[in-house]
Amino acid sequence: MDATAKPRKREPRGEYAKTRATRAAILDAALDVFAESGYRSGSLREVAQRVGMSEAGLLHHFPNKPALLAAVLDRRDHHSLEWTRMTEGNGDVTLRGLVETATRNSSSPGVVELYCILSAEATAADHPAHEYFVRRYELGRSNVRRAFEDLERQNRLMPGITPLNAAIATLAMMDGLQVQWLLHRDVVDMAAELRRFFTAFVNIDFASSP
Amino acid sequence: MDATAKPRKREPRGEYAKTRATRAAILDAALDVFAESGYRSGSLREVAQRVGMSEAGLLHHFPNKPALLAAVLDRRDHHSLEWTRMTEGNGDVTLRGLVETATRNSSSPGVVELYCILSAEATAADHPAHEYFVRRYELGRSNVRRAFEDLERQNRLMPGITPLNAAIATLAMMDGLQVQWLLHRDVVDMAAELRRFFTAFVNIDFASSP
DNA sequence: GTCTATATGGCGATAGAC
DNA sequence: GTCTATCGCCATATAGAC
Repeated sequence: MDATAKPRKREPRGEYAKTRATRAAILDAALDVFAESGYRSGSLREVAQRVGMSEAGLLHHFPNKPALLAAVLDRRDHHSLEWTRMTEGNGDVTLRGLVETATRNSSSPGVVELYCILSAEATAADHPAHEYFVRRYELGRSNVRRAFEDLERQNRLMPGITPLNAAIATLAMMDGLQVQWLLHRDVVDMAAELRRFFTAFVNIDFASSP
Repeated sequence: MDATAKPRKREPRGEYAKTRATRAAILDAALDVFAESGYRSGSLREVAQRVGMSEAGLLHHFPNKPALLAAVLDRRDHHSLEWTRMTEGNGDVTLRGLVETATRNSSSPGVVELYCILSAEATAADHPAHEYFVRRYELGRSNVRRAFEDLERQNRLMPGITPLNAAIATLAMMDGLQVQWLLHRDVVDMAAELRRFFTAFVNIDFASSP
């Protein structure tokens, strides 16, 4: 504590906070732009314009385009707890969580578009998000497989279906519903379709919670 | 017959045949390029290079980029009879046909990539292929719905599922399997997963044909 | 930390010769 | 029917002033 009487010395945190806010604004804008045009076609120019700064200013915070994409994906994974909350191995909780995710996605078409375009683009081995999506699907399958294993132990999984098969089908269903929903939002109800899908594969009742 | 001894006069058909062959070569190359990079990122330059001609030469055959894309999609729809063969309204035939389609697709990842990226891109209303995909999914749903209506009449559809729901789920499953298959071809067997999916929803036996 | 200015290159498309 | 040459635009990225 010195003579200036200000409890905070030189407001260093203010500086950092502003930087953090700027970076957050950039990531928001980047998510919007990549969601609308995909990664390859979305431009840094557009991102910079939306956030109200120059391209050079933007590139001070993220050295290049792939780095910006990586930051967008990382933040999304940290923000949404969809997968971590399901790691418990409780089949009912996980499946209900997936339906909840579908419901939540129905109110943010921008994010859905981002993932549809990006996951298709990232199919190419040289795409900067390729490894991200490879890992993401492996993780997703193993989490959902555990859920179905739990239900199988309770004899609630349809005979002739392995937990891995059910997991693959579940992720496929969720992905496929997204494209169809984006094209015809009036016809497709992602959460309802997913619930119906689950009731065909396992003995589960969604009447209670979601 | 004249002094030149050539039975064909002036080879006029040769000219036309060459044009047709050139156009076909362009469409093949365009399919490859769009499949690898999508429509927005795939360039006419790359297409022209693969087919061994200049951009201007290419643009003589197709006036602009959207026209080239439309030609690629049109040809694919004419070549593959997947939908028309299913229009009969016979549920078993249609569902078997879909499994066949999945099997066939497993041997042409290029085409699968084209449709994954393109259908995601074309979600945007201003994409040149938007209307194409809107119509394609409407048509697909109505064809597959008819198939499930046929099975419903025979009491072979799972109770609580409408034919439309089943159709939406079927298209979603096929789409979703494609992305996952492109990322992990060793883990995902599209045709097998689709068969399992059908047996969960309807009373059908795939032991006989495909 | 943000700017202007600029380098460098790919893009779709056109004009006009052959 | 195909070419060369060229236009105008937008992209990513860098250099250096403030």
